[in-house]
Amino acid sequence: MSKYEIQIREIVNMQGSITVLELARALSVSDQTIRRVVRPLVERGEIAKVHGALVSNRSPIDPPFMSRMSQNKAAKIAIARSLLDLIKDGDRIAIDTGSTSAFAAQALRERRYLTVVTNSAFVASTLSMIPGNNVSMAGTQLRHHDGASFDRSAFEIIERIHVDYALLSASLVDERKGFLVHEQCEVDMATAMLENSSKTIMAVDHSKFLPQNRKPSLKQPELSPGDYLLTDKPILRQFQHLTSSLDVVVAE
Amino acid sequence: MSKYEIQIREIVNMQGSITVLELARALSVSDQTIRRVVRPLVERGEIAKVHGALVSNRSPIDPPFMSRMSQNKAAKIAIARSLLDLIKDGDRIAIDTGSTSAFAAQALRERRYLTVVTNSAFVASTLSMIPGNNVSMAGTQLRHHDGASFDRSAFEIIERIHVDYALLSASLVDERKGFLVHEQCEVDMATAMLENSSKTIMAVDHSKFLPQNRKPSLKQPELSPGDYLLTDKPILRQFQHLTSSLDVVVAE
DNA sequence: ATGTTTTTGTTGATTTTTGTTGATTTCAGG
DNA sequence: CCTGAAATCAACAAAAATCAACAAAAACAT
Repeated sequence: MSKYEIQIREIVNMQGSITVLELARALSVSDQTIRRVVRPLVERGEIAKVHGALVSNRSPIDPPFMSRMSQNKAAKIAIARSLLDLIKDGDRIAIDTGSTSAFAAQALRERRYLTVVTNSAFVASTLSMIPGNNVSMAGTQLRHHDGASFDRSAFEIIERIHVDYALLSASLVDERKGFLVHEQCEVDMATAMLENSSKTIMAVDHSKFLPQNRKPSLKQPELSPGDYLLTDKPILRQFQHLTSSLDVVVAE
Repeated sequence: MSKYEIQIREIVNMQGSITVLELARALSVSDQTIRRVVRPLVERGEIAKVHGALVSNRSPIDPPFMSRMSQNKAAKIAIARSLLDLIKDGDRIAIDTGSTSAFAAQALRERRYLTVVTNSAFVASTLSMIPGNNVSMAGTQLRHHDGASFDRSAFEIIERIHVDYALLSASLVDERKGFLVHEQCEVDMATAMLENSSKTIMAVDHSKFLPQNRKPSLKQPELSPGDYLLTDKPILRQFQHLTSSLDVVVAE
C-alpha cells in the first residue's frame, strides 16, 4: 500500500480515465512510480488499466450529461477540489444542478456527516450513499436533460431546510449584468437556496467569463459581501467590480 | 497514551493522509517521536500506516451499496438484459431499490420514452438523463445505505402514478414463505408499486434461492398469475410451487 | 537534592521507494 | 506485414523512510 494510492483512486474515479503520464505529472512523480503503485490496484480490481490509460471501473455517468460534464473537465475538477477547503465534515449544504455541481458532489464524497439538500438526482444519488450523510432530494418530476427537479415540492423542501452553504453556478458571467442563466426556474431555485443558507458559494470556471453562442439572459440573485466565488483563473480586470466584495478563491 | 495522540488522530483523519515528517514539523517534535507514538495507534487499528505516510482508515468510498452491486454481478446483468425483452419503448414502470434494480436501470437506458417512478435516487438519476424519459423520484429523505426513500411523500407519489410494470426484488426466496425482505418499509413500498401497476416483475438471481446468514423475515406481497419472475438459473423443484402460476424467464 | 522512570532527540545501519536508463512490447497506419 | 511512435517493463543507483540503540532531557517520587 503506497501513500499515493488514495489519491490515484480518487483522481481516476473522478475523471473516468487518465493516462499514466498525466497522473505522474499531477502527483509530481515519475511515470514508473505510477505504474508500480497502480499494479496492485489493478490486480485487486479496484481500477482498470488498458494500454495507454487507467480507467475507472465504476459505473459510468450518462452520456448526455457526461458530454456537458466533459467541457472544461480539468477546470471543474480543480474547482471541486478547492471546494474541499471550504466545506468541512458535518457542514450543511444546498447544491444546485449543473455540471460544476456534479463534480462538486463527486469531490464531497470525501466529507462525512454532511447534510445535503439538492434538486439534482445525480447529486442526491452520489452523496446519499456516503455513510453518515443526510441527503434530501428536493422535487419529484425530473427534467430529462439534467435530472433535476423544479416542481413545487422542490421549492417547498429547499425552503424547509436551512443550511450553512448554498453552492450555485451560472452559465455565463456578463461584464455588466453579472451571473446569468438560461431559465427562470433556475433563478428561482438559486434564490430559494441563497435565502435559506448562511453563505453562498458561486462556482464558475473561466470559460463562463468568455462570450458564448447561446446567450443566457436571466440574472442570478445578488450575492452578499463575504460570499465565495470559486473559479480556476484569476479574475480579469473588467470583471473585478463584480467580485470586489466577494471572497475569491482561484483553484489551480 | 501520549499527549500527542489525540492531535495526531485528528490531523490524520482531517487530512486523510500525511507524512511522518510533516506531522513532526506540525507538532514540532522529531520524526522518531511521531513514529513511536503512532505505533500503538496503528496496532490498535485507529489509523493506518504505509511506507511514507500515515493514512486515515475512515473508510474512503466503499459504500455498502456498491459492494452489494458487485455481488453476483454477472447474474444481475443477465437478468437486467432479459428485462429488455419485456420492457418496450414508451412503457411505464415503477422500480424499487436494490442492486438488481440498479442494474436494470442501467440496462433500461437503451429504451426511450419510458415513464419511470422510483424511490431510488440512483435509478432516478440513471434514467432521468435519457432524452424522452419521464422520471419521477418518489420521496425526499434518502437512506444512506442505498440512497432510497421511504417517507410518506414517497408512497404518495407511487400511489399517484399508475404504470404498466412494477419491477420488484427480494432478499431471499424461502421454500415455504416465498419472497422475503428485511424491512417492513420495503414490503410497504413493494405493495404500493404492485397495487398501482398492471403487471409485476419479480427479479431475483439464483443466489437468493440459497440459504443465507442474515435471514430476512418479511413477506413481499402476493404475486398474481401472469406476473413475471426473472432469474438466471432454472427453478429448482422445491421452489416450483411458488412459481407455477408465474411467467418464468430464465436469463443466461 | 537525589535517584528512578519516562520521554525525547541523535546517530548510523537497514529497508523501501523512487528516478533513470535502455530494452521490449503494443498500437495505428501505410 | 512492416514501421515508427508511444507505452511498458526490467534493472540498477540514488534518495528517502524506517528502525534500533544509546544518550540527553524532562517528569516524578522520595
